[in-house]
Amino acid sequence: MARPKSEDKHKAILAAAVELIAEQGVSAPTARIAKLAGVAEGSLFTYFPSKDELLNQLYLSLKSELREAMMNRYPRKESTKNRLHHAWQVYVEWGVAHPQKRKVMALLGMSERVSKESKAAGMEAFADINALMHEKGSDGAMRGHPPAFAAAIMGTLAETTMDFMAREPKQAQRYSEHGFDAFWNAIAKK
Amino acid sequence: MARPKSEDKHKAILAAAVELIAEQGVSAPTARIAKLAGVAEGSLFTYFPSKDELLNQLYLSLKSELREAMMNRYPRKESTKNRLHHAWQVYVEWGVAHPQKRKVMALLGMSERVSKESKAAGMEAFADINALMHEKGSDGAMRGHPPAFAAAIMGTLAETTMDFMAREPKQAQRYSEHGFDAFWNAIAKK
Amino acid sequence: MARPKSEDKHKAILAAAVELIAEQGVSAPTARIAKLAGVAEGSLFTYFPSKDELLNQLYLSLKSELREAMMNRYPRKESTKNRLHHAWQVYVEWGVAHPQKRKVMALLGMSERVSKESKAAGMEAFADINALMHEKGSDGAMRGHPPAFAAAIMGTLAETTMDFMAREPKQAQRYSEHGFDAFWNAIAKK
Amino acid sequence: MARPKSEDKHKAILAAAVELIAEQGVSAPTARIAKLAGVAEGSLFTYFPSKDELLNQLYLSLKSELREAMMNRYPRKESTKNRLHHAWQVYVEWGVAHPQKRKVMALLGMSERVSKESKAAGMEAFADINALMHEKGSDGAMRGHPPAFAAAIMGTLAETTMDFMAREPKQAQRYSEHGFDAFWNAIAKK
DNA sequence: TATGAATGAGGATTCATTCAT
DNA sequence: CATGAATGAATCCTCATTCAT
Repeated sequence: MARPKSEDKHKAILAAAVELIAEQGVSAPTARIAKLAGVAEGSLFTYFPSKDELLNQLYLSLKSELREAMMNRYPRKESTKNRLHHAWQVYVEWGVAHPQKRKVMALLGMSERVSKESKAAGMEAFADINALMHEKGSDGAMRGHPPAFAAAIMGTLAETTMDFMAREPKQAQRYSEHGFDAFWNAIAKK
Repeated sequence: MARPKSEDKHKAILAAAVELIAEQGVSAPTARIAKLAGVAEGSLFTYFPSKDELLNQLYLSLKSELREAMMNRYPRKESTKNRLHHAWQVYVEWGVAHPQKRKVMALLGMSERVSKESKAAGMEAFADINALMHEKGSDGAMRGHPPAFAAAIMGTLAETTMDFMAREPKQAQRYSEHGFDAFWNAIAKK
Repeated sequence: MARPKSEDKHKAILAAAVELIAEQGVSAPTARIAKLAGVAEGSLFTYFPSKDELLNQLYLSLKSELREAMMNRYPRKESTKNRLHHAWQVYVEWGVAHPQKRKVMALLGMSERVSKESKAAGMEAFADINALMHEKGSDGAMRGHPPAFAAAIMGTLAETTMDFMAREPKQAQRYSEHGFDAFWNAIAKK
Repeated sequence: MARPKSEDKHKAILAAAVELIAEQGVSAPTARIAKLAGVAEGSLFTYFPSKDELLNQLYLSLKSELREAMMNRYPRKESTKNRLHHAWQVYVEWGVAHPQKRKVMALLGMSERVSKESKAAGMEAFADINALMHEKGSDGAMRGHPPAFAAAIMGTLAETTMDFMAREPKQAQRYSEHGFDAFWNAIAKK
């Protein structure tokens, strides 16, 4: 209701931040971010009270964007494996489609400037995946791995898979399959 | 003649860099690193011509330290699985014993200030693991994954495992085993 | 909108630079220049992107200030000698009135930090004098000296004259006359 | 008697200083000068107690080198004009043969780091020329210019002449003649 | 005496943030 | 609310000089 144009500029700043942070790291200057976003140096601070706040919000927005992608058209009635496969597919597609966002998520995930709270909140965005794992554990398909561990494994394997997909785009599809295969075998009961 | 460049100071600077970069990120000031190392601000630059050079050398020294740890007492005559298990064990132990070094390696691995050359050289330090995978592929134990992919999977799974070990030290041993189990199943033929 | 870049501050910085460079040479610190100009250390760099740029702009501004002084009330209809005498007079007056600017011009003229382009542009400011010499050559008054050479001679003789005027202010008028006399005889046909 | 090898190193340092100061200005680092001279960074300070001292000694040594060149084979029995012409010739030749030394002399002559005493001493090196002017004045050939002024005029005109000679080496001889011609007419009675 | 590592003050420049316009 | 000039602490790096070897 307030801030009519604001929404646009807010987004423009986040988008500019993604681009510059992907290129130059977390130390990308606010001035440059503002410029790329098409707003004045000082305006950035009417949308974000400080650079740290910008970084935290950016982190959360990326996490939730990814989460939305994953939960979109999520098949509720399939088998566990198929549902995990769907999630994997979407995750990997999103990551390959948005390499800068992926890089920035990783960068921010390691930065001291993103608070523990933000990191925890970011994790929660993946509560659904976690839940899947729990359910899976309960139906006995998971070889006794703690569910959070299994979820984390999915995360890293997907990331590694994306690295290879990005490096060898022609083999992308193959890597995606190999990756899921590895994941499923890592996690599932024989 | 003249005072020789002290090996101790060189090491002290690298050690101080590890500590501060783990805490504050790559942007930890050279002045603070020097102070923590017990040398004058300017002395840092007699050992490293620039901060970038320091970061690159630090990255390489960590990679090679890890490599040395892994190659130490490496069992050449065991089965593939046992040899991989040994490597896993040592990797994970090293990482848990040196959480700051682990963090810094990850941070530097993502930093634009570490050159591609350094990153490539860092990879080579793991040529032996890679070789293991190749050999494994040839004896048919690996389920068709490209060897470099398998090696990368080992790396990330170990990292994720260490995260959990660090978070829940009491379950450390259990996580290590779960981790290797997951890795082996991810990679090996059924 | 926003505070416009202040012409006053721009000038104040240049003026402060003249003062400090006259006293301490080209190595006068930007911080001290800023302070003397009454602006913050960082503000200097909103007016000049770098110290080199400041030095170059300062050089050009001094050259053009001198040029304007010389071209002011320039008598177009007098004899060649009278017009040269006018230019000489004004040059020498300006130099004696602004000893610091004169010193700084000389200092910058010798500095590697002032680009060849700036030096060339500075020369052009004296194109009019040069033109006079050409014209003079054509009317046969000049004893066969290349015009640029004659113009340069005027420059140095004037400088030397000013040195003596500054050293013995009471004889200033006399030196000025002696100087022009020397110049005219150096250059003119007998 | 002490310092056997010293003499060489002393000279080597001065020579290196000429080269680097010509290229980089008075701020050329002592470390670089030492290196170019083939001595250790610290050794420079056993030959010159400080950089300022080095600069002052360098200034004086250049002045006296030039003076020696000028006084060498000086014709005592010629006419005033011929003797001045000889001095001019030698000066100009020296300057053209040693452009770096010439540049450095000029640079140091303007530097705050060269003391007034050194500058005064440097002037005295030209006492002979000055004396010539005095004598000349007394014999009525000089058009009433104060002798020191006349001597200074000779100095600057020679410098300007050398600039042109350096710029157009093919016309060097011609410029040298033009220059002396201009000087003689500037100074001499008609 | 020669060497070059050690020192730390000083220098140019950057940058998050504030605030006058 | 938008703008971008203003600020000065913080940063990386240089350099004359000292001093251990």
